[in-house]
Amino acid sequence: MACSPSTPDDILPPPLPEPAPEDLRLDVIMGALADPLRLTIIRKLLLESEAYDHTCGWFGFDRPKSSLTHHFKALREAGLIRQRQYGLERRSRVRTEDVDERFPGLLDLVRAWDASPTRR
Amino acid sequence: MACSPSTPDDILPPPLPEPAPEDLRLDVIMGALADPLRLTIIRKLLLESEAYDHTCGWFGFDRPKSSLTHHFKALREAGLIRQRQYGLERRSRVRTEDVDERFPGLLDLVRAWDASPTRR
DNA sequence: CGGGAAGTACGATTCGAGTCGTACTTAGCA
DNA sequence: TGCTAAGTACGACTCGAATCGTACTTCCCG
Repeated sequence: MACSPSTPDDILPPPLPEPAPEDLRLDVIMGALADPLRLTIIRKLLLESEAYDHTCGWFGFDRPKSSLTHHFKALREAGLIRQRQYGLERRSRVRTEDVDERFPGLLDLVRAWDASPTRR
Repeated sequence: MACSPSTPDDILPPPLPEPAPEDLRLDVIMGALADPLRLTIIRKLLLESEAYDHTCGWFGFDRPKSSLTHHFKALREAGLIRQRQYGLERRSRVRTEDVDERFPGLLDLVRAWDASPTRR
C-alpha cells in the first residue's frame, strides 16, 4: 500500500481516476498489455523501480511526450498502474496488490517477458 | 501430445499453419485474448472439451460464420489454438503444452476468468 | 449424383487505437 | 517576473481490426 518506505499514504497526492479493484477486466488488461511499449513500461516498473514511483521521463523512451501520455493513460484506465501528481510530475507505480488479487500470476508473465526486440 | 486418447498423431490431418512454440509472442497472445469472444473460446475449450477437438459450431455462438472464421484465425495465428481439417470440419484445441511452456500460468488466468459480466 | 452443410475468401464498411504536432497549463526557480 | 521543464489537451491522420454479407469450395450422405 505504501508508496515509498518513508512516505505514508495520507500525505501523498491523491491518485488520478482509476478503476476500482473489483472493476478490473481481464480482457481490458490483456488489451493494455498487447503492446510492446506498454509491456516494457510495466516490466520496467516491476523489475527496476526501487520502492519509488517514476515519471515518464525515467523510462527514457524516445517518443513524443503526447504518445507517452496516451500509453500511460491506457495503462491507468485498464487498472494496471496508479498515477499521482507531484507538482509538475506525474509518477506511476504498478498496482501489484490489486492485480495480483484479481489475476494472480499475470504480473509474473510480464516479469518473465523476453523483451528482446527483433527476436523472430 | 495426443489429440484424443485413441487417435495417434500420425493419422491425424496435419495442423493448419501455426507459429512454432519458440515464436510465440506475449504481446501477440495478449492481443488475441483482449476480446471477450476469443477469451470465451479459449476458456470453453479449456474447461468443457473432453479430450476432443471441437468445431466452430460446437461453441454455439450466434455470430455469422465469417466472423467466427476471423476470430479462430486470430487465435491460431497467435499460437493459442491448433486447428485440423477433418473433411469439411475444422476442429480446434488449445495448444496447452506450448503455451504453458512459454507462458506458465497464462491459461490459468483464462480458466479463472469470470465470463459473466456485461454481455458485449 | 445432387443437395445441404461447414467453413473460407473476398470485399465493403465502420470504428477505434496508435502516432504525433502544436498549443497550453503549471510548478519551480533564478 | 519571467523562463524552463513536465506533462496534458486537442485534433488530424493513418492503419488495422472487427463486423458481416455474399459468393464460393468442398465434402458427406441420402
